[in-house]
Amino acid sequence: MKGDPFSQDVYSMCKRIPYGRVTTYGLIAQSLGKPQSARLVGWTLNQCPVNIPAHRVVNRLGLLSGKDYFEAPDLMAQMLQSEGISIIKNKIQNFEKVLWIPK
DNA sequence: AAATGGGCTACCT
DNA sequence: AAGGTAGCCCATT
Repeated sequence: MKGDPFSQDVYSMCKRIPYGRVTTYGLIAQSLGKPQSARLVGWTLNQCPVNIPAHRVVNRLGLLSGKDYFEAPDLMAQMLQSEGISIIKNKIQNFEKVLWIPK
């Protein structure tokens, strides 16, 4: 858990992701005014407290790049599926449909 | 202090 | 269309 403003922004942004939708690291970075810091967002979320729905954040291809960081290997996928998102082999289906653009 | 590597991306083969 | 390279910014060695 980090306390700097950027991390806080990342956290609050994640909390704003609607149920059943996802977004990407890059978009979050961008919406925070740091388009080059997608990786930072990744790192930050890696460290994120449990109350943040980090499972709703994927890479720009709709791949569950972060699933290895969850308790169980497929926890991330399961959570997403339980929200109505279909996932096949780490890849979100209808990515464009469930993608949420931060604003 | 410098190099390496990551929950990334955008370009360039 | 798929794979390699180069910037990105921080954390860890």
